[in-house]
Amino acid sequence: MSISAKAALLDEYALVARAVSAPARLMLLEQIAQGARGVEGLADKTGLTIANASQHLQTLRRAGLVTSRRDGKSVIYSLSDEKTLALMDLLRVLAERNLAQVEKILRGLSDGADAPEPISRDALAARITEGSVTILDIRPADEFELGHIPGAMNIALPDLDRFLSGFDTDAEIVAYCRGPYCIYAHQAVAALRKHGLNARRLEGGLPEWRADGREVATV
Amino acid sequence: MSISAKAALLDEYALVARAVSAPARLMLLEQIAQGARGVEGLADKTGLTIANASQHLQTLRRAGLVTSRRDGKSVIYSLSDEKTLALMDLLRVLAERNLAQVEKILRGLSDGADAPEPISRDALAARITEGSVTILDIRPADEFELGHIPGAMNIALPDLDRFLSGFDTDAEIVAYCRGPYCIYAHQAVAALRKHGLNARRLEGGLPEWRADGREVATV
DNA sequence: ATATCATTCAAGTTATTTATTGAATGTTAG
DNA sequence: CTAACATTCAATAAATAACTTGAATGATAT
Repeated sequence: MSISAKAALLDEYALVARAVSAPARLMLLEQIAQGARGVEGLADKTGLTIANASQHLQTLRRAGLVTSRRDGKSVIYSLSDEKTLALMDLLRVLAERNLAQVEKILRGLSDGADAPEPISRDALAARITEGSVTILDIRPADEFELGHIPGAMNIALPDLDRFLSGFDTDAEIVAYCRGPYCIYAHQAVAALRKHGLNARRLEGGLPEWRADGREVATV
Repeated sequence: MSISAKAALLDEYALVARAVSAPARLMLLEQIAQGARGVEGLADKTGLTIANASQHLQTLRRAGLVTSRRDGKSVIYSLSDEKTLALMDLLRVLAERNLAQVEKILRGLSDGADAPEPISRDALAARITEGSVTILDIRPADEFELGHIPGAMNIALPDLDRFLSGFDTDAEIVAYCRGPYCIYAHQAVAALRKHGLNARRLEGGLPEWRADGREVATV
């Protein structure tokens, strides 16, 4: 009993780890963290076929990382709780801390521009009450609609170029996107700074903002 | 660039997750957390062949979870830092929180005896200064020798029966073992309580005690 | 230098996992 | 009840990972 109990425990822990060991499932988790969605929506967003997305989602559900409920004809997936986000973030921290490769990739995104430290969510909240900051949500419009930081302006990355000249050179700009796995904000900040603007990334993205218990706008 | 950068990032995060997705590697990590060891020692402790252990260790090293240094003829592996422990613990928390299976396994270990809440490391440290507690280290002697909580008495699980009658019924007993993945302390507490003794588990094991920066005895 | 020892590498087999395809299930709307 | 739809299941081929065996490397000691 005792040896097999040990093996059974390790299997369960490994099951959770295996659930987050496939890039496709990390993409799905990132999307689900933006807001609950049905299988078809998630498959669209991640570029997976519906059957494949469904299988991956069931792997995530078996590991307890997401839950599903039926809503009419659709099955809606959402994150189980903030511990799922914590796991995703710990993976990122470990990867960035230990793997030179990751830093190289992220540096490549800035493409020559200097990248300042991201601003913390606490600090951004303070700036918002001062009214002294422009917030950019660099995600596709449909994700913005599922929830965004109050007062944020939605500019998807492909549209950013057209708006560059519209910003005040003195304005403090904070850009965010899906969260730690998302590179849109990195790229947006690089573009904004190349244009001489005072832009920084937000630490984390909308899911982390929401997990902090902060207000989220849905209009 | 941007799409492939995203994919490359997710691959790196998945690499870390995949490293902890095999039970054999979780066992190795648990052993390394007891104290740094060479490949042969780790292979012995985990029941893996040397070549197989070596391969797994390299997977862990590639993920940045462990580091290796050469010491004479041996290559000694140790945990990179406390973040590796944090990942292991988060896996456990997620598994226990979400998987009914885990609770069932752990309940089975108590085998009928009621299992009280574990005592925190802070609380144990306080009891130690009061001198009012008997600490049992339920690990094999060689792991005890690599480091243990000061004042702890080493009784490996197979030996416990012979000592049961020796304990004072009034004494407060705290048992610990390798850490969250280890079931020795669970089983020891069950045996002690069945014998009418006032025993509890320590939260976490020696690696967590050490990670807290607390004193560790090596004699 | 040579022998010895611990570890790593390489090749091959078996087992798991992934993505795809098409069918089956279960729900809603008429 | 039937049709339409979203999701899941089942079967397959392709890719990846695990374990074993035996050889190669690299460091130490004679």
